[in-house]
Amino acid sequence: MDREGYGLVDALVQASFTTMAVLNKAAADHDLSLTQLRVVGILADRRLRVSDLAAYLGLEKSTMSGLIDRAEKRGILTRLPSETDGRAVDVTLTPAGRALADRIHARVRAGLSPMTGGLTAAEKTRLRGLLEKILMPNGSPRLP
Amino acid sequence: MDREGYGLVDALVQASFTTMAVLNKAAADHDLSLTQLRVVGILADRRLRVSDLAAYLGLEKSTMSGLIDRAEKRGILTRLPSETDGRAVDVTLTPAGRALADRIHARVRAGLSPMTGGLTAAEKTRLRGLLEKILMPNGSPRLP
DNA sequence: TATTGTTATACTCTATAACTATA
DNA sequence: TATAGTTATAGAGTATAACAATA
Repeated sequence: MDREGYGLVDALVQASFTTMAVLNKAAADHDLSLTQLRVVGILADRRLRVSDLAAYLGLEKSTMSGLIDRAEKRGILTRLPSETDGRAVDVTLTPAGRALADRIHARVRAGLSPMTGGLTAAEKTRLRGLLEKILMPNGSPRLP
Repeated sequence: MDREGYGLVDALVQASFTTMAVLNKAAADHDLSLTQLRVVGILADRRLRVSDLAAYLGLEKSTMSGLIDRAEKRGILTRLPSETDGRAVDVTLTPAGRALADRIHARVRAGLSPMTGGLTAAEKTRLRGLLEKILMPNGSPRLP
């Protein structure tokens, strides 16, 4: 059987769990859940509608409402009426939210450095290329 | 600045989220959460104490109790008294749980194949090697 | 005394269903 | 009629604190 593919799947799953543990820690350091961390990361350079966020994250709109409620209450983001659709609501980071996004990004890079730091520059380039190749542009949810 | 390392971190995070989405879907197909899926996967070929499971997953013992309660109620696993420590409780999969573990493993492989399938055999080998290299044997929780 | 595990409590995450307002 | 978003409800995941039993 495909012994080679087997080992790859295991390595990919293992590396993903390890990466997620780092992200989780980074989020917890800022009193955020992993999902909140994602929302902040996505909104760092975008303004999106509630339904777009939900679709990209694979969550129900009602779940999104709750997440936004709690983040808004903490001053991380704000709701704005869409300028083109009377039914829609846009979400953007507040200045405080943008500052938080910067801190988180730095924190994630630092947290991941023990993993990536052992690679040579050539290996980093090769790994990045291979990871981008398996990201399958079709099939995953896209941002508008 | 380290422009190269930056792209790698992003690719790693992105690939991890995509992988997690696949695992989540596989778990949902069997009415499991991601954490339950991990528990089943870990116990597939091991018998562990509650506290070892909690430590490896980075969860509190009380959280572990709840997870085990629900899985036990569904007939996936069972609690057994430790043979060496009167305070400890071992956890193992039931035959039904082991069958479930097999189905999940196949399901995960199938779910991930669109990602890994685009690589040549040589690329798979290279990617697996690089992923294993960043798994940093020190720093992550270990199984006993 | 320290460790193992459970229980009680509280909060977040998540989905489903029912609803309002707009397209 | 269909879509965008909210609210109500319920269950799972999670942590903290208090506890019983064993080491």
